Amino acid sequence: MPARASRNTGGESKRPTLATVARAAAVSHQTVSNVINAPHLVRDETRRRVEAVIEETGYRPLKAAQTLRTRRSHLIAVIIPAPHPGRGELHNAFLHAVTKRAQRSGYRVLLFTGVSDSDEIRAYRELLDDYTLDAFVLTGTHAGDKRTSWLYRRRVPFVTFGRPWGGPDNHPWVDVDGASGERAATAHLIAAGHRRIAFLGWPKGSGVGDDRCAGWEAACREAGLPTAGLRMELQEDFSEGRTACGALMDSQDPPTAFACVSDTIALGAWNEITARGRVPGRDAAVTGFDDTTAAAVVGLTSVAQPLDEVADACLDALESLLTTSRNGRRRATARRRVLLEPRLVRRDSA
Amino acid sequence: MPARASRNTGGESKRPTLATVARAAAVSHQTVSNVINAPHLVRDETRRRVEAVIEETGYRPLKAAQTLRTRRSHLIAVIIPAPHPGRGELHNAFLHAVTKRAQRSGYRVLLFTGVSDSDEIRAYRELLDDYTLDAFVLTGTHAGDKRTSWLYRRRVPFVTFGRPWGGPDNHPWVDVDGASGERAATAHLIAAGHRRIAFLGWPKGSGVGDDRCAGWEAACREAGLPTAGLRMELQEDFSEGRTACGALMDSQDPPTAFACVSDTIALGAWNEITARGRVPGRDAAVTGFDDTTAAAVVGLTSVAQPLDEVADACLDALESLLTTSRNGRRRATARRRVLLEPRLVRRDSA
DNA sequence: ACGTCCAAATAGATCGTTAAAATCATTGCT
DNA sequence: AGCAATGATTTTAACGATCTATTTGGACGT
Repeated sequence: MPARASRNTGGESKRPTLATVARAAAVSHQTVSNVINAPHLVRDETRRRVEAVIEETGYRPLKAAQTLRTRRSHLIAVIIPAPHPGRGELHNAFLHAVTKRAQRSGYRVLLFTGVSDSDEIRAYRELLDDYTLDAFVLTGTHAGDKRTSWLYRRRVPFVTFGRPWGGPDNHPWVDVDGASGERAATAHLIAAGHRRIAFLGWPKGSGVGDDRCAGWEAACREAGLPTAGLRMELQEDFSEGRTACGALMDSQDPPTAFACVSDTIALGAWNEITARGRVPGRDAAVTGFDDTTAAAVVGLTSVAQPLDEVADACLDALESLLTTSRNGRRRATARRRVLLEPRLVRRDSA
Repeated sequence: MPARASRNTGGESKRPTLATVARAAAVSHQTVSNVINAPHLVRDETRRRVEAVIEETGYRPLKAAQTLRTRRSHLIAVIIPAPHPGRGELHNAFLHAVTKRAQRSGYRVLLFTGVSDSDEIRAYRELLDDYTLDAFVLTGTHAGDKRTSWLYRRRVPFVTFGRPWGGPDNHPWVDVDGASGERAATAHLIAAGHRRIAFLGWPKGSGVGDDRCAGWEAACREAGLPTAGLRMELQEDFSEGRTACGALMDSQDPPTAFACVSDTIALGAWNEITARGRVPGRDAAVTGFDDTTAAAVVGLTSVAQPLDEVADACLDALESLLTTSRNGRRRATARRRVLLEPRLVRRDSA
């Protein structure tokens, strides 16, 4: 009858829990919890005693239990887009920067894929429902983006790498000033003496593409240079860049420089120039955008995006959203709209 | 006094739980659980009724609660290495492939960073302790890898993209046959008529590098071609490739072809050849490894790794580890050692 | 009629944490 | 002394699943 109740004695090597620590420190488990989450509620002496036991046992709270109770997982979802030639590198660097910065704030990055907006939204729902995700980082925003409105409607904390581009500006975003970057690149070409500068861009209607184009246009206008008939609309494709460059060089009043909307297209132009036995930078100048390894390899002048800063700003914004939505203490409200300056990397091609 | 106890009536829009579903289907919560996890225990009619309610309410089990109880998070950790020129693209593609494949099996990918083996191990511990991670995918295995032994000792399920390279072969791994790839590239050079083929490789001692070198050596030996004095040991760096290529071309018995251990080095060689006014592929041949965008852009023949297959094999292995460790039903044991064939992508440079 | 066996379903305990309420001790004030 | 206000700590209840019994109700054999 005196059924000596389960006494968990002996050298137990199991994971320490709040209860374990509490027993060892001769306090209640809640006091231990308070030491961690609300130290001001605990007497100094007690706190020190508990902290010592925590240190000694190596106790760490179990995320699953915390999440169940608090509805916060300390997980942030970031999409990993399908590999596209020339873009993988950029995204990898961004992911790394985000992961590193998130880690510093006690968050982890969860990856997911999705081929379309609606596909991605399906993923959001699953991630929110199943994994209790805290926030999202979106990339590749575009006009009429269904994802941002969906998330906004559900009051899900999120930030985008990319401006709303005409959509409602009701969420924090971080972006790189493409116009400024392209303007710098164009100004660099002008300073090198070029007077007829083509812009190899994407079809009108893409926010990013039009923005960069505007930079080229502004630089030319300010210097009193022509732009008419010098803007080409191409797909993001190496051979399109090459063809367009060739066509322009064969025209009757050929440009001497090519400011390009991306490295991929710029490399196409670079290749065409080289194939004609000309030397990029001496006979014809080219600039790209994104500062990829390929650009570095062939010596292509390009505009580099400050990805570490972008990641930092993204997580600043998220932290701000996440902390203010629960308690009102930390009101270190981060800027909701961040536009960062890119950097021109000069190489042989211009 | 008859305090009509909390009756959660009315249009409650809260997340459905097991209890909600159970009430609606007029069964116990455990029966609902059984419908999901052990349908054979439930009578057909009951099962259908419960399934209907699940469908209707959109019920989905909460991961945090499952994890707390079962000690499985359905989370797989993959490292994201610090961006290194020329490697980011490869890793991005791998990450994407892993994420996609994991999603199909009900798993999610968690990212983490770490600059050294010991740093990474610290991260393992945190991830395991805090987030109850199910498994790890490691990349960049090397001789004397502390990470694999640490994980093995703790019986943590993991798979590596990369062979143990001399370390204990006690864990599942997936790799691409570098020797075979380099042999194919070299054979291609030989078929094109080259009789003196240099190998621009990494310093001896790296498993991956030596493996690829062995492929070049074998191909040369079989064709009766010389290798003595033709192997260079370089750092993974563009300019090193360029310098080495130039030095060899200036030697008294210069090679006509350069089989390179990586695209980065190959692009260096390619650049040196171009800079001398020669045309790669016509005057001197070059091959690389990894089929990066940069290689595609300049027309560099390269060896492509089948990353989708690698990811698939990695997750097959993990699934096998994760299912057999709990229940013995699914014994569809995946191969523990998978060596995949790379593919030679022929372009202008060779 | 009675016990046995099996399938189907249920009840209750449990995982580790935090939130809210209750207890206990101390201090301050009139 | 009495009694409120404050502080420190403990107790009790969730959170939403799964796991481990235990109960229920037929079918069956003797």
